[in-house]
Amino acid sequence: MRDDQKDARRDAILDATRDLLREAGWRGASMRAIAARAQASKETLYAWFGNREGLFEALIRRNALSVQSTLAPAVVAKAAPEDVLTRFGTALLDLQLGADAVLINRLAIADPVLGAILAEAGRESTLPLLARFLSELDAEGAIRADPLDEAIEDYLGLLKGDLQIAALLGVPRAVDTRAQARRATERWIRLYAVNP
Amino acid sequence: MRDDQKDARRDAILDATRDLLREAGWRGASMRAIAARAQASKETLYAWFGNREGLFEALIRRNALSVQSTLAPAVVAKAAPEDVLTRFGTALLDLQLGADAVLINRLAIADPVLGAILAEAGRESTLPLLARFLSELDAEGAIRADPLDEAIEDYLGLLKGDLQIAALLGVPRAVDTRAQARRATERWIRLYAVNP
DNA sequence: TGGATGGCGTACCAGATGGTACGGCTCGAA
DNA sequence: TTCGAGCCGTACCATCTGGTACGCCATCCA
Repeated sequence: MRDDQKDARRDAILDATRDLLREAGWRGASMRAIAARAQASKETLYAWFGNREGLFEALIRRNALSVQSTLAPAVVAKAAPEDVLTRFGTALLDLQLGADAVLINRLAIADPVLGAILAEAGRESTLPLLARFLSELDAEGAIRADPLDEAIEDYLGLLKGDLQIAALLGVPRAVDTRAQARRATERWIRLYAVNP
Repeated sequence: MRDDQKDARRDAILDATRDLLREAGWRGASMRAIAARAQASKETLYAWFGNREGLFEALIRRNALSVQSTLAPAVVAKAAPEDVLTRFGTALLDLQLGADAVLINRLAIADPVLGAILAEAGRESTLPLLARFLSELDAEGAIRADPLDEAIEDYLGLLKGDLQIAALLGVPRAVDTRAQARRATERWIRLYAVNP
C-alpha cells in the first residue's frame, strides 16, 4: 500500500471510529464494530494503533491538529483587538460546542490516560495562540493583561460559561456563538482596559 | 427490615457504589462488584433500583440533595454582598471540584439519560439560590443584574474558568478556592456595579 | 511478470457483563 | 412463639468484549 493510500486509509478508519462513537457512544464503539464500519480487519486496527486506547488516542491527536489549524488564522489577522478576540472566541466556541469536540471530550473524560493526553494537546495547541495575542495587546499598552494566566482564564470563563459542560451533558442550549464571543470580549476588555 | 434500617441500607449501598466508582471507574463498577462491596445481593440491587442506570440515577439524585443543603446556608447569611458571593462561590467551587462531584459528572457525561437528570437536578438545586440572591441585589439598587441569566452565566464563568473541565479530565490544578471565589466576585462586581 | 508484503474476513479464546432464579436463613410482625 | 416477607449468596444464562491466529487475495516492487 502506497504511503498516500495508507494515510487515506488511516484517516478513513479514524472517521469510522468518530462516526460510530457519535452514533453508539463509548460502549457501542467496540473494536469489532469499528472494524466492520471501516471495512477493516481487527488485526489491522491492532497492528496500526496497538489497542483500543491507542485508537482513541490517535483520534484525539488528529482532532487537536485540526483545531490548531482552524484557530491559528483567526488570531493573526491584523484588525482591532476586539474584532480579533471576537473572531477567535467565535471559532473556539464553534469548535468546543461542536459534535466532534464533545465526542472527543467525552472520550477523554471517561479514560484518565486519554484525559491527560487531551489536556496536554489543548494546552499546547489553543492556549499559546491566545496567550501570544493577549501579551501583544499588553505590550501595545491599551490592555493590561497581567498576570497573563489569569487574563486567559477570565476570557475563557466569560466565553464559555457553563455552555461546554451543558454540551457534554447532552443538554445543549441554542447559542449564537458570535454574539456570545462578542459579549465575552466586551466584558473582558472592560475588566482589562487600562483606561476604564 | 424497619424503615430506618432500610434507609440506612440504601445509603450504604449508594456509598459502596460511589467508592467503587471512585476506585475502579465506570468499567470497574459492575453490578457484581457493587453487590460484593456492599455485601448485598444482586437481586436486591435490581429490586431496589431497577437496573444499573437506575442505581446511578439514585446516586446522582442523592448527591444533588446534599449539594443543595450545603449551598443554601451560604446564601442566606446577611452580610456584605461581596462576602456572601465569595462564600457561595467558595462552597460551589469546593463542591464542583471535589471527588464526589467529579465522579457524578463523569457518570452523567458518559450516559445521556443520566446527563439530562444531572442537568435538571443542577438547574433546580443550585441555580435558583444564586438567581434569587442576585435579583435581590438588583432590587437593592447597588447592582444591575440584568438580564439575570447573563449575570449568572458571567459569575459562573468567572468563578469556574476551565477548572471544572480540567478536574473532569483528571488533570486537576491546585487551586485556592476561596481566593478564586474572591477574585471572581471582585471582577463580577466590577462588571455589574451601578457606579463603576 | 513473478514473488512477497500486508490488509481483509472469519474464527477462536478466555473472561466478564447485565439480568434472573432459587435455596436458606434472619428478623420483624402478629 | 410462630410465621412469612425479604435479603443474602450462589449459580446460571446468553451475549459481548479485547485480543490473537490464520488462510486468502490484491497490490506493489524488482
